[in-house]
Amino acid sequence: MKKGSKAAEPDTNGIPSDAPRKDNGRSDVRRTDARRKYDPEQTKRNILDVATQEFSAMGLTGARVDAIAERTNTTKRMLYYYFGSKEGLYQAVLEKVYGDIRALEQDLHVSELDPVEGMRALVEFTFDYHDRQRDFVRLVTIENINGAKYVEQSKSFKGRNVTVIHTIEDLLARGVAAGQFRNDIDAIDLHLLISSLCFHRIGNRHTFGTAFGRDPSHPRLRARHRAMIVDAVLRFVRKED
Amino acid sequence: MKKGSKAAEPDTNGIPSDAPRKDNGRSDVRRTDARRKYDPEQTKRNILDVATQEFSAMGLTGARVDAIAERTNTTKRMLYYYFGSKEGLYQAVLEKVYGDIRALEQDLHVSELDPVEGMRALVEFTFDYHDRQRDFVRLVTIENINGAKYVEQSKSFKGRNVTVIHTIEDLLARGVAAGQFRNDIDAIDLHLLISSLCFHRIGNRHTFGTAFGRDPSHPRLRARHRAMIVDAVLRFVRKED
Amino acid sequence: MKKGSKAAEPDTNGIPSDAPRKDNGRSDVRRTDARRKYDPEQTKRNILDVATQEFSAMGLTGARVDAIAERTNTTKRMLYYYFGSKEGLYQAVLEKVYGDIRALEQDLHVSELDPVEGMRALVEFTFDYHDRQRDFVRLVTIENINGAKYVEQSKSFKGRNVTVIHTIEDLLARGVAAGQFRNDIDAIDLHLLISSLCFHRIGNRHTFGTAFGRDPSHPRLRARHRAMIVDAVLRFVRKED
Amino acid sequence: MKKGSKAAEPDTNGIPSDAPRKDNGRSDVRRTDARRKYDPEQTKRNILDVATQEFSAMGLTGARVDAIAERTNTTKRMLYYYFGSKEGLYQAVLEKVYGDIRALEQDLHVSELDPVEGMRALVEFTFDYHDRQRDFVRLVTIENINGAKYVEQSKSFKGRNVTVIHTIEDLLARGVAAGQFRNDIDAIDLHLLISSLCFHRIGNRHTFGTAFGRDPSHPRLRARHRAMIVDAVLRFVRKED
DNA sequence: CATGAATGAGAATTCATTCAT
DNA sequence: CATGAATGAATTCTCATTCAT
Repeated sequence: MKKGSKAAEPDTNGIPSDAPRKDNGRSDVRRTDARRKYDPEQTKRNILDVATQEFSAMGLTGARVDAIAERTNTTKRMLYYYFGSKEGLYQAVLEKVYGDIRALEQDLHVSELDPVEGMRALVEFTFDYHDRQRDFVRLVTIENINGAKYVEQSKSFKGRNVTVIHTIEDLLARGVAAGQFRNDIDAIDLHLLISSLCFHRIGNRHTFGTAFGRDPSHPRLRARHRAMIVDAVLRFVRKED
Repeated sequence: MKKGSKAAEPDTNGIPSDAPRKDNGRSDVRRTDARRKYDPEQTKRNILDVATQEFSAMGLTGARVDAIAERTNTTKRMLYYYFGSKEGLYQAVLEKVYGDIRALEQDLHVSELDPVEGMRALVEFTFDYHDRQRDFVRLVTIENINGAKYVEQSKSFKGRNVTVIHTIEDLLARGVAAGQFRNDIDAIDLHLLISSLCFHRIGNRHTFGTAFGRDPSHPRLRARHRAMIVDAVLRFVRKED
Repeated sequence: MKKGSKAAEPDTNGIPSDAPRKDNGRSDVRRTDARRKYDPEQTKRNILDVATQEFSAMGLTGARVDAIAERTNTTKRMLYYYFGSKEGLYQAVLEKVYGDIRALEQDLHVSELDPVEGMRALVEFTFDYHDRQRDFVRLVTIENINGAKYVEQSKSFKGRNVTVIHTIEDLLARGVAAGQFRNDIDAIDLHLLISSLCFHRIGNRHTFGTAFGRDPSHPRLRARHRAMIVDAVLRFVRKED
Repeated sequence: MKKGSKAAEPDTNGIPSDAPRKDNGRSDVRRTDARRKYDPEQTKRNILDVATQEFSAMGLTGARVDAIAERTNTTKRMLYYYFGSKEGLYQAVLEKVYGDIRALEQDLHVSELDPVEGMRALVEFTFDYHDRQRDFVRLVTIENINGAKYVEQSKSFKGRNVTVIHTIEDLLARGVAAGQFRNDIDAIDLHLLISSLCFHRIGNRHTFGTAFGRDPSHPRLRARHRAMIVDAVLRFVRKED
């Protein structure tokens, strides 16, 4: 009767930037140095990589510890050894993934740009990041289904996110000073607005695609949406004369 | 996920507008006539209502059939009798919930309004709907985690969504004709933009709240966000002179 | 996930004499007289017919009361009304089916034939009956899996079967007297031998077919097997000179 | 099938050669070395042994996974660990059981015997095997109720059975050459004939016993039936002068 | 008589986690 | 460190049977 093998159907509908399930270059994972038999760091990273895919594809409850272990170079025991539990592993994945985006935002150096150009750069970066890092988008979505319970427990999480707000505050302040931007905009609200526009088209692309027969994340639409979103944000912040 | 953690911890962190788990007006459900023992419609509706809460709170994999049955007037068996399987029930919930929003959109009669006012009305409706119907937002999110697998199977789903697009097309056309709106906007793209702004602040409120110390769905922010989003959309569509 | 609907695969591998599951001339079942609304006898017969198929195809434990009721003109309630329980229904099916073969054996009138020809006629009848009445063969098989528990309870069963033995005894006696048959053969043993040869090729045709790539019940082999079995029996009973 | 009738009533009505349910020599199973806790081979064998009894006694649908697990040294979980599903276990049982008889047939070395003696030896072996291995007979019967669905899936099954046919072909050829046997006999047909005679008296002994008041598998009849069947086969193959 | 709705007691299967080697 | 084996507590689903209308 073989009911089992639920034939988990992950997300990643053919877009290459999504982590493929079967063999995402597992080969280059053991590169560090000449094939040491026991390399804790490598083992951990390996587990974390596989877990990122599984949690991202299946959600916290949907993910299967066995499925993760199977696609790992090591065994279930190690998974528990390093991360304690399924939830611990999930949390580790979350921290890794959130860490990445904020780190990148730092490298933008928008403070050196003209306010309008800086704003454009920030929006484009945010757009591109979401467009590419679908695991990130999915994990954030999943974590919201969990009521942010796990992110809440993470010490490193809270601090890490303020930097974007500072960046935006700086841009807004300089734009207002230069007479380019309105002076009634709250930085956090603006961040929410930008995030919304960049996140939704990826996060909800499946139902959107089914409902309207058009996958909003399709590469062909990328340039148009990117321009549209930049445009929408700039029209929003710009001072009318 | 400790073994015995039967006590599922749903989402709804204290915000009253989220559907309360225990008794959300169940009282008015058995109104038809005094407590008939055999009332299939009522039984189905009852199951569907409870299931909506459970799936919305826990996700498809996270939801427990037992938990649903327990909070029902009937037994688990009836759930299978009417809906065939956990997934069948989930799908029925999805159809119900999607049906509602589109039905309401019809009642707006924006075609009778001036384009700018019509657009404002549509955005405000969309905002209010998402702000209030958090089960809807959660279920859509969950369904995207599932890759829209279940809405895809629903016949009624696809047809039902075109109406919004027609509404927007009409608004845009009239606005362009009146010299109020730009003429280079695609209706589906605009719908995506509006949805993004209304959906994200609810759907991702938990991680956003944790990250920036401000719950974007908090009632106190509602008016401000509503105005901001209307403003952003109108600035986006309006023709510059 | 729709695990249910086990897609019961009945037996009847394309041989027309096996009762087809979907519509085996159900039409002619309500013939008796001008479509009376309530005809208990007809209802019972209808239930019995459907049940025969289901039990024969699925076995006692494998059969589903729901499946039977569904393919009936009436409802489950009637099934319990007339037959009391699943087991009661099974037993009724068994009695009906056993009744048929013995009745037919009577009509052979082998006592009027020459012993050799009479023996031939008896074997051929037995062969043909098993070859055609596969439901009978299956039900007997099933009942043996049950340890003949239900047949044991049937009053009408025991008496009905002696007649064949009498027929064989008569044939043997006459054959011995005529110097054609050996005189050391037990009638019951001979019946067992004949039954074995006629029953096995039908009852075990599936595993036999799989094991040896040749379905022993295939129409193309029928004539050959019929001749072979008659031959084997006659060689066995015949007196050697 | 009364609700609580948990106490499955197996077949084996008092005949000692049928596998006893409680302890069929389980003692010699854990021989390897003193009660190792971790012995996968033993665990599997143990499960398989118990399952053979349960499936043989109750059929595929009638068997209870819980009942099997209970009489095992392990838990239900291990059953799924090793065999995947109830059906997987059933299939494993089938393969084991079919493997045994063919293996034994090999050991007969009938090719070294005179054709008549070889034929006698083969028939006697077949008789004895069916007479003793009632689990085998029952499982084959059950599998025919299933339409041979599961042996069909077994790779090892098909090849394994040809050997008997080769043995028979060799006997027939040598017998014909020696002027002892007829030359118009098909080996597969002959195998079918022999099987029929040996199988039926065991497989259908219950209904036969009820119908005619004589259990054909009773030890007292064994010698007589054995001789009768050998006789019948030899008369069938022998060349008449 | 007829019928869809309802039900309790199982039955198969799954899952995160721990243990012996 | 590493690994296959083992486990108990759930979890989804099924089934014969009865009840209200």
